[in-house]
Amino acid sequence: MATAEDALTTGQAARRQRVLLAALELGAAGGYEAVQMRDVAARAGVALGTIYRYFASKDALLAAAMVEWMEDLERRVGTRAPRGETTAVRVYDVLRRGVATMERQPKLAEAVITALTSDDRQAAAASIATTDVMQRVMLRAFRDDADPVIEAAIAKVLGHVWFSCLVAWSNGVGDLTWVGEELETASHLLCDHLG
Amino acid sequence: MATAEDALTTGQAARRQRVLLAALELGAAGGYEAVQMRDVAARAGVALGTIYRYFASKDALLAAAMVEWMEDLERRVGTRAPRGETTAVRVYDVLRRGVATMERQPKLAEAVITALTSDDRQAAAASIATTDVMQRVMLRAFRDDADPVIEAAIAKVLGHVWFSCLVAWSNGVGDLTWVGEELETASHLLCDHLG
DNA sequence: CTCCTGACGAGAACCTGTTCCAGTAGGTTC
DNA sequence: GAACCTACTGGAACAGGTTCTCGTCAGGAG
Repeated sequence: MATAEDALTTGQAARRQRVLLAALELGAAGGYEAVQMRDVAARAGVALGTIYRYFASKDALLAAAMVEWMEDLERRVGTRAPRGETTAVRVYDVLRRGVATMERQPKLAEAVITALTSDDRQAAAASIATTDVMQRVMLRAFRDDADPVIEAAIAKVLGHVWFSCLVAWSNGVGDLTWVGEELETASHLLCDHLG
Repeated sequence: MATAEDALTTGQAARRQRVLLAALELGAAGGYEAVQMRDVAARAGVALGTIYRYFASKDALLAAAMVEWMEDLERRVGTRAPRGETTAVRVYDVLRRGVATMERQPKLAEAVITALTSDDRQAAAASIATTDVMQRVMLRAFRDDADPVIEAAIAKVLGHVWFSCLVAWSNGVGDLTWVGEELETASHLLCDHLG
């Protein structure tokens, strides 16, 4: 990935970025189905076929957008330490911030989450990347003296709950408040005994 | 749903069942992409348009198949009580049996799980139905004297892990052994303190 | 028996993601 | 400057899910 990106000329990098931006704008405005490849091409000012030179599919395109978004989140969380007395509360604080990010752009969230659940290879890689980001972010909420193996396991389980809830929500099951409640319950179940 | 089903004539019920069976056969043979609506129609001996009289979409059709499958699983688990000394082991025993069901028909599993993650309304309902089944099945593995509120919360969290892992697997992340390991870790994290 | 209604069969048509092709522009090599 | 390579454009073509049209037939109402 990095080597391929290095090989892009300035013009190519700009073109790729325009495509990504166009997809984000259309997704933010109308969700997954509003991101139509012909529209993306027109808005980015490139030919339809050119998109497929940079992204293997519509899902890969949106998944790439998701990864950028998650990395933004990680940077923002990095600037403000998780708050709370107990580990459970701090972990939940981090997760809630993730949900709040989605809440600000619900249509876009629906679009990228839909893309993540496609069986595209690039999308699967993006799915792993987003999970990794969430786990790294969560680890910042644990106490320093806890067992790192247990911590990692808990973070993994919470990552599953996070993913499952968002997929359910993006498919019309429950709302973001429900997602928050599920995450809060799970945080307490898994972290309360850590103190 | 029930009232609509009651109104079906004998011939209609048979026609609906033939469609469902055709979808299951094609899915078992070649997975999601092999379930093509024109082929389903031909194999079921009905017109293409007729399928859409019974199912709102391809995803709704496969999701309906998933629900039938899960109910089968529930019946089978009902005939053999979960085994194991501790709650964690018994819960994991139940989950492993669910994974084993998928393992026997991996292509079909991939097909129905893909359908569950679509944003179709009927598919969302089916997604809730399958989650409900898993939770009912898991509750049989708990001790009678535990707090039912805690039990339900644990079952809900494990349901999320179950769903998240299967979606990841059907999209090419990890294999079913990995799914089993994730579920085992989660079972212990959540149930060990129950004894 | 005749008429009517509603479901079905057959197939065309439509939509959107994806692929393919011919032509072109911009940089590279000789 | 001429040949050449590569990426890009514009647009046609293809694939599969979904919708639509129309003719037909079965079963109930009068």
